Amino acid sequence: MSSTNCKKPLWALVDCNNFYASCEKLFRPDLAARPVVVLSNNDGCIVSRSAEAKALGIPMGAPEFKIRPLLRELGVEVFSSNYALYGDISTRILAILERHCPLVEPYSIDEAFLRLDAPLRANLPEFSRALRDIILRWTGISVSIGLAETRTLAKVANYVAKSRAAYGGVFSLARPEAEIDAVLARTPVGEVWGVGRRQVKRLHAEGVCTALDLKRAGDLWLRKRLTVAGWRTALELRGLPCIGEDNTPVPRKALMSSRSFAHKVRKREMLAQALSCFAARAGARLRRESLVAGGMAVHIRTSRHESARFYDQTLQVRFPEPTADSHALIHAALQGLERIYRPGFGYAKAGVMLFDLEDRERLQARLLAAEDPARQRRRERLMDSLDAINRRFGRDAVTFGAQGLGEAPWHMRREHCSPRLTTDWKELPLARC
DNA sequence: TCTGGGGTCCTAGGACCC
DNA sequence: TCTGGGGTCCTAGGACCC
Repeated sequence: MSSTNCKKPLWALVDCNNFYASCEKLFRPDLAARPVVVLSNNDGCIVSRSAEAKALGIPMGAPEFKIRPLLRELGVEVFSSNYALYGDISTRILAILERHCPLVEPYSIDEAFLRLDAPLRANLPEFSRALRDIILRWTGISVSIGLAETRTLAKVANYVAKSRAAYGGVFSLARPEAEIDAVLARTPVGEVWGVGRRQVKRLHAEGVCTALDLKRAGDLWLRKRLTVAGWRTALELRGLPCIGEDNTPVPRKALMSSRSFAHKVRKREMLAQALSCFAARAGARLRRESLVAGGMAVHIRTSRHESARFYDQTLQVRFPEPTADSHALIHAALQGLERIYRPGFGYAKAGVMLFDLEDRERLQARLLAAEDPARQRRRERLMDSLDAINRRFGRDAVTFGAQGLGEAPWHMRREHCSPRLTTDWKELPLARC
């Protein structure tokens, strides 16, 4: 690593291999060498595949119902997604990373960037391999680590680390530019972070096929064809950090809660129940993050995949004053529904989005004069008790009447769900010895 | 029958103001 | 009656990420 300038920051991208599928294998040693896939919400399509499933040619993103015969024929184990489990494992891995590196940027449920300064820079390969071993030993999850001077290059390095077993799950692009370029020349442009499927086609038509082509494209062309976003990506490939550099955490701007339904929903009352439920969940998240919302967008739609007439409608409701009160949110959702509901359609999905979020404390200071403070405090205390009960006894232990009770057609399909092995006492695995 | 959810960022275009 | 240019704000739509 003597070739790299130690003054420049160095980034490591730690990425869990086949994360959801790996989590499902953790407590099922019988599945260790078996092909496993995990489905999206509502058992929609494949979002994670174990190495064995990939080797069998199971395609990523395929709708489950279309390849069900193939899955059965190949003996693939199928799981619904179990976010309670994945979220918990993710938290454990993050804790390990934070123990070993002072600057960790969580990026997604299965990825984090680490900024490596001296003295971690001194023994980069050793540090990376040790980190990988510890995570594997302490959690059972195998990760890949890519190292480079920008986050985009670290992503490329990670892609390379995953590509060949010989690299042992670690690959560094902190090396002379000619060597970086040799790697970029072998990297398809579609693998570059920030280049999506839509752009790949256009880029190919213009002769930009590899990451190296993108790096070497002209600035004017990049800005014109790919907007500043694409230009920044190219700069990052040139070793110039410019993505995610302003390290101030960005406050959240919006919050969504929506779901596809297990079965088509025709009745207004059922949609009302579903939307009430989404509004209540969104409210709980608002309160957990000490936020209030200025308005809500209510959304319902039929399926895009049918020849029948497509109906897709969104309505925005602005609150009289910003709130995190579930009563008010449910009321707004139902009001919105009244305006956009049309009978005669089989609805496939609904949801609410809360926008104009702001800090609860800041609002309170402003509002103190405006509203009857006693009434406001009463309402807040009610929500606090509700949240406390649900924290203690599980989500939906106490709900609003508008949310309905029991099984409903709008609940999501989860036919292959594993137990919440690490987050629920009742579902803890038993070991006999 | 059955094809996810939750977000961010960027641009273009219109309205409005000076 | 003539009628430019620049700035800001908002919204819709598209693209991307995992």
